[in-house]
Order: sequence, then structure tokens, then C-alpha cells
Amino acid sequence: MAEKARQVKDFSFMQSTVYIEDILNHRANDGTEVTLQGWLYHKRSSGKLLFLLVRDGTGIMQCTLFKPSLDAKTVEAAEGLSQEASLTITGTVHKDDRAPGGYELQVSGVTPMGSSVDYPITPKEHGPEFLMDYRHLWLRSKNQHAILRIRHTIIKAIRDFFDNRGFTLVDTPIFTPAACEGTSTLFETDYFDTKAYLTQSGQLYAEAGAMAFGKAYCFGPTFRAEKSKTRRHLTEFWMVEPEVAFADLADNMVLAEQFLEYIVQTVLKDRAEELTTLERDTTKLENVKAPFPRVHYDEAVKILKEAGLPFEYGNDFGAPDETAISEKFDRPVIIHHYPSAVKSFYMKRDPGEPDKALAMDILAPEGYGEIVGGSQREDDYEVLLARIKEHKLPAEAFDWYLDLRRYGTVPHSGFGLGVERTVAWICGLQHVRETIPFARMIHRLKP
RNA sequence: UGCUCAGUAGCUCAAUGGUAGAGCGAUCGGCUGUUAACCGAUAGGUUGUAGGUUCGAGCCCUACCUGAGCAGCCA
Repeated sequence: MAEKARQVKDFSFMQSTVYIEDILNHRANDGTEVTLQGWLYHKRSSGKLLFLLVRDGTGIMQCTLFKPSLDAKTVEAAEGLSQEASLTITGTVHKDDRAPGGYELQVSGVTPMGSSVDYPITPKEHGPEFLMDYRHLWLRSKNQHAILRIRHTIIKAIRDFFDNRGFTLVDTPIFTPAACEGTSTLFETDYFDTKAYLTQSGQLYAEAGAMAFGKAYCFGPTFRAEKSKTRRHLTEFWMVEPEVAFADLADNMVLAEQFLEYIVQTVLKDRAEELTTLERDTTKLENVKAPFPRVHYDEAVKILKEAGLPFEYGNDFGAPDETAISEKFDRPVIIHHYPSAVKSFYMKRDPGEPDKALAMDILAPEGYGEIVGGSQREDDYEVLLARIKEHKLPAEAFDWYLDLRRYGTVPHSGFGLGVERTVAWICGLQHVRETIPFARMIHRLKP
């Protein structure tokens, strides 16, 4: 703890202010006078006592005023504060078990800053639609703090994982000249009198990165214009896509399972408090350790048949199918060798099973569905060109992509992980809309 | 786009076809230890829109608007 305190001190840049987390983490001593700057979270009174709950983004501190021992002006200022009004408050730190967090501030002075009249979000219940309308204010509440801090940790874990393994970050473009996969509906924009589309995947560019750096990854927003209205879909979401030269499907699966294990174990270690706030049952997350079960498509179909689900061999799995399969396992499950017909043009087919692609998806437990999709890529120029034509894609748009096969082609593999679905799963949320600060959905472009 | 459901006070919700209500929030008052405090009072409504049935519609019917859940698409 002392080590941590020193570290924070060294990086401090706010000379005049103490943060609430400093007090709660015992970095400010009992009996010292401090000044906090923050917002009023809640107010309660009991006769001559006034309790102000002040938040500053790092924590919540109960501030206590005994009215008779303060001047009238200070009391008036404190009583005039409403929910989410901003303030500067000075007082003495006291350890008190009756205070939430074990510490409170015995107030000597209050200076109101910005007023807050009729703050829309009250401490009681609200519906999701109302809260999403006030998302810019909803971010101030406790559960949203927990979710977005976990998101922050997941994103940091993603970067650390690849950075520590010698991957190079290759940022891929958001404006693209054509569909990456040719399937999804894309957002179209006017680009100096020609059409450009918002990217639905950085993968093709990440492949160029892998041929340049051996191990590369891209990480950025992606866009899908499908009119999806489910708890698993956003029109704008973040995806990380590693791509590795000389890696085959088996290597790809090992990378993906180690990656997911690292993310989940990092969150369990660094965000235990936030998971408690969200009342997440962490026993199911503790299981997330490699190796994950590997299930061939044919086996997965057998599981569905045994479960009595109506499923036609050769189709891709629907959401209820994915749930049924994932329920059979206590950790994420890797499904591989999907029928080539239901997968993208760039996925290499297995020479031993020509109707199957060297593809793999990872299904998260507890019904959270597909969080990873990946494959070994087609590395043969002629085959890839034929596949582009089969899918009726404009070959001229892919000339640069074909160059990757023309000049020193190698076997290579990669996958994409959806950040919001991962956050929803780890946090145990019902809907991905809370996993990103400002969600974009078919009926939501604001705030 | 299809199926299902919903729309009543600022918010969350009640109200057999028969006088539109509660809790929270707001405002005022009370209480020296509150923990989503508690107690008392006050204000707050064109029941999503338009039409229809009926002596009478928040409730029944039709259309429309808005949104949600599920499906498809996918991460």
C-alpha cells in the first residue's frame, strides 16, 4: 500500500486537490484537513446534522455538517446544493464506521460552483430507454463507472497481450473502397464524388500488416448497417484483429484461447471491486483457462440433434443453437471446420475436407454467443481470385489484396474479437448498449 | 424486414367499461448519525396521435406514430 501511495504521489499533477480515492486508500491521514472538488451525489439531513455525499469520479465521500457549529453562510450554501451540483468542500478527515467507506469529512467550508436544477436521474429506478436518452449523465452513476472501468481494463489487457508478444499495431483505415467480406450491409458515404464505405473489418489490411511485420494487430471501431435490434448488436463497435504469418488454424486457436484467458484473468485480478458492484458471479469467469474445448462442426451438429433442436446440416448456427452448444461446457468453446459455403471468401478450405473452411468461432459461456471469429486465410492466388469471383465481388477492388498472394505468400491466420460482447459477458450484462460510453444502434444516434 | 409486447404525473408503475391513483423526485416543515433515511404537508395529468363502438373509453375496435424484446445478419 505504501508503495502504491508513493507511486500516486509521484504522478500527481493537481497541486491543490486531494482525491477521494486517496482518502479511502489511507493516503490521507486521519485528522488532516483536505479540500475536495466534486459533485453532490446525494444529500440527507437529520435535524441539525447534514450529510453530503460527494463524488469526484474516484469515489464517494460522506461529508458531515453539524449546523450549530458552522456559520450561517456555510450552512445555507450546503443546504442549497442539489443533486449533481459541483462544489469545493473543505474539512477534516475522520475515521468513522458509520460512514460508507469508513471515512468521512467533517466540513468546515463549502463553496458551490455550478448549480444543478432538476437533475433528471434520481436515486430510484429508471427504464433503459430513459437512461439511454440521458447517457451523458448516466455515466456518472456507480454501475456505469464499474462497467466502463472494466472496459478500460479489457482494452488495456488486449493491448498488453499483443504488445508483450511482439505484435505490431497496424491501424487500418475506416474509409474503405469496397466491402471487406461482401456480406454485411455497409454505411455509405460520399467521398469527393465517389463512394466510400465505413469499414466492417480491418482484417484484410491486417493481413498486409502480418506480411510486413510477421505478427500484427489492428484495433478500432467497425461499422455494420444491418437493422439489427437485439441485445448483442451495435451499429458501431470496437474490434481487435490479430493476424499472424505462418500460423495455421491450430496456432490460431491457441493464440485465441490464451488471449481470452489473459483478458478474463486480468479483469478478475484488477477489477474485483467493480465485479462485486455489478454482482457478477465470478466463479464462472475463474474457469476461463486454456485449453478450451475444441468442437468440430459435425460434433456441434450432433449436440444440437441430441438437444432436440431443429437444425439443418450445412447451415450456420443461430443464436439459440449457440446457447445450446455453449451450455455443454464450463468455459468458452471453440467450434471449427464450418461449412465453407456459410463462411467468407477469404477463408482457406481444408484440403482433407474440401467442403469445410479452416474457420473457428469461439462461443462465450452463459449464452453470450460468438465473441471471436477467425480462420486460416486462403493463401493461393488462383484459388483466392476464383473465390472472389464466386462471391461476385469486384475483383479490381481486391487487386492489392491479391498482391499479398502474388509476392511471397505464406500460410497465415487471424481472428477478430468484439470488445462490447466481451465486456457484456465479463460484466454479466443483459445488453451491449451499456458496454460502450455512447452506444450507436439503429434507433439511437444521440447523445 | 417479420413475429410478439408496450406507450397513464419529471421517473417507476396501478386503476372489472362507471369520480385518474401510489411510491420516488421537486417544494415547504420536523428530527444531533443519516446509509435509496424517516415523519407531515403542497404542487404536479389533453392517459402517444386520429377516428370509431357505447348512456359512458386509460380500458373495446381500426389506422398511424414511437420504442422494446426475439429472429435474421454478425463481433
